Amino acid sequence: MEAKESFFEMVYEVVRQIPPGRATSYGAIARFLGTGKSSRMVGWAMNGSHTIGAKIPAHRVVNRIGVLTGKAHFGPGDEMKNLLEAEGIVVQNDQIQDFNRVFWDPAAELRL
DNA sequence: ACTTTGACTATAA
DNA sequence: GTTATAGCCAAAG
Repeated sequence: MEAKESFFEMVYEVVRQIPPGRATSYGAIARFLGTGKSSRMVGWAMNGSHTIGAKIPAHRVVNRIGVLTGKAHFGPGDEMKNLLEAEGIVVQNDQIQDFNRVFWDPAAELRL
């Protein structure tokens, strides 16, 4: 059906598949998409996530160490942290604790 | 078409 | 643990 649309939409789709209580990293998504090193593009796609009008759980996407790098893009407050904690993820000092435990690898648990 | 950017990652010191 | 630097790639200006 859909031929590959923009790189953005691929990211959106993967992020949308992230189950609650889990989180993944930009690099993991990038590698899953085959881009591998374009981890920055994943974040960039997220930046456009609000432009498409779709609900993207971008709060479940953090950097490789579990730090809420993009929390500033969610809102003036710590909305990202709030959302993660609401899903049972322990966040402290804008960083996910036990990130290894909540880490969700699309290439390992999600298979297309 | 060129330049700048950016919610990253890896390696080195 | 940190800071610094390089690589990386696609979209926006």
